[in-house]
Amino acid sequence: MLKEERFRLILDRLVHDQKVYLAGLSTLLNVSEDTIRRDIKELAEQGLLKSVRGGAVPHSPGPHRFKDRILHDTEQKQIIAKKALEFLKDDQVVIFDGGTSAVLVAQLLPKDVHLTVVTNSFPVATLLEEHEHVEVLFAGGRLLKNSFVTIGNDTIQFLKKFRADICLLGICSIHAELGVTSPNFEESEVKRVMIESSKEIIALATVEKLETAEAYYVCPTDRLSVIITDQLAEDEAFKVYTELGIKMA
Amino acid sequence: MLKEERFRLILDRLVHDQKVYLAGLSTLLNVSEDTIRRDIKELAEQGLLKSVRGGAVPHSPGPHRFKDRILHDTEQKQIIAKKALEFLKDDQVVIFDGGTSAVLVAQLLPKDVHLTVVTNSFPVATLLEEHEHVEVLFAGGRLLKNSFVTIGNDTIQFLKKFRADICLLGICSIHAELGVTSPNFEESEVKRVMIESSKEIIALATVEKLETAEAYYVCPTDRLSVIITDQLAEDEAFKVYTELGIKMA
DNA sequence: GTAAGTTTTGCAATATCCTGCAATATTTAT
DNA sequence: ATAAATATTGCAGGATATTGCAAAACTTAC
Repeated sequence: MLKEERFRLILDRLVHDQKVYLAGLSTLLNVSEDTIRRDIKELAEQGLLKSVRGGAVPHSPGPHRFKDRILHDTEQKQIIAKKALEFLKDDQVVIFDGGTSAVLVAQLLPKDVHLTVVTNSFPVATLLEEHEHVEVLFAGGRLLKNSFVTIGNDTIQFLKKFRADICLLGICSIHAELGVTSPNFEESEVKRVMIESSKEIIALATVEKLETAEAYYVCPTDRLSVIITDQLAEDEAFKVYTELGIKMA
Repeated sequence: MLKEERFRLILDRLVHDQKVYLAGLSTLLNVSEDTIRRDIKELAEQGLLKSVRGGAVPHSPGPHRFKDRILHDTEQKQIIAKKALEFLKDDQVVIFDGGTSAVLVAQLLPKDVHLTVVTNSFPVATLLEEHEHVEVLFAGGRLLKNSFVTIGNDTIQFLKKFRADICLLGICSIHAELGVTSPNFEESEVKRVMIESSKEIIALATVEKLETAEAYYVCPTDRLSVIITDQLAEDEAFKVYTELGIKMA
């Protein structure tokens, strides 16, 4: 069997299944795992797939690269994202935060809305690239490893230029008294500027984020206009926020 | 048996089976494997198939929609990208242009190099995101539809801050007298700033780009340090550039 | 931490490829 | 038609590539 036959089969399975395992290919093709491993390495060098531990996954630049991480997003966040869409009106200027929640909103955004989107998130930008009526303004800066967002002074200076209608803010922790907090200093700084640059703040938070706190302060709770969660129970926690004048959705 | 008969049969089997083996053809046609090998070599030179170890496969495989439509992922550009890698040394500051050629370089970049990369290209940034020792500085700005790069004043102002060692510049057109040109005004402006901000310019251009011109001027030809092409024929065009003090690779 | 699984590296066995050469077939020039 | 030039073919060898194995280094999950 030619090496190229193996290549083709590997790539075909990859297109079909979105993943391949070393062990499976080894038995299927009757060669050692080492050989498959070397094949995958070679294909990866050509940029035709991405080698990962135990196998390989498709690898093409553009939006598809983010599919993996979006996949293990929960139903909760889907619910939140759908609710968030209702707050976006045509011709608004919207700041998209870099978190996964905001990415989901970008993913679900209908193709026909007219928006100006400001973001520091690569997934958001690439997802919106093909929306004909969405102008994307991307905040440059230093690329933060493992999170596909830019941070740093350049990012902040860029964001300061805007006066957006809405900011979609992914929330790590929120507490009625301690306010919104984040576990990463530089991200917290960026979030703070996003908030300063927006009239209304839409917070996206799964219920377990409510009434928790992290190390770095972002903004007081009453700066938020709306908190969108996946459940709408009428429990104590909700009353606290409602009394602060925040709309729960 | 005529050589041409063998050729026909080899190509027929190739269309039918998507592969041929040296051994199989040898017994089938009653000639030595060496003869088949030479036949295949000759057919490969005519571009009618691709010679591989142990046999041959079709030159442009049928159901291989895997090749990106974003990247015109031709062998030419692969060759160019590989050559370009040799110019990148550890601890340099490198500006990556947004074109497909530069993306391929990013794709092929080994994981262990230490670099600071400045770019306005989303694919370049996301590809390098997982390189542990590559710091990515992304130029913000307006996202240009259908090309995954940022453009505009913000992009330009960001790029102006740097004094890079090298700029990897994808070339649309180059002409010894008319210089480097581009078909898109805003992209040409960005390229111009990238050049201003770099000491050495490495131009990435397939041979058919040589001695052609487009509407928007980027820089004079002798501003380039190296032109990397997929072929290194010693023809007239090359001499022109060499006489300008440009290294051809 | 440990243990299980995975990747990397070096190595040896095998297969394939390239080169030069000699024998034969084919073409060309006279 | 004949000799010389050219092309084709098979073969021997040394060079190169591929493959599987095993030990060591590394990851991951618990």
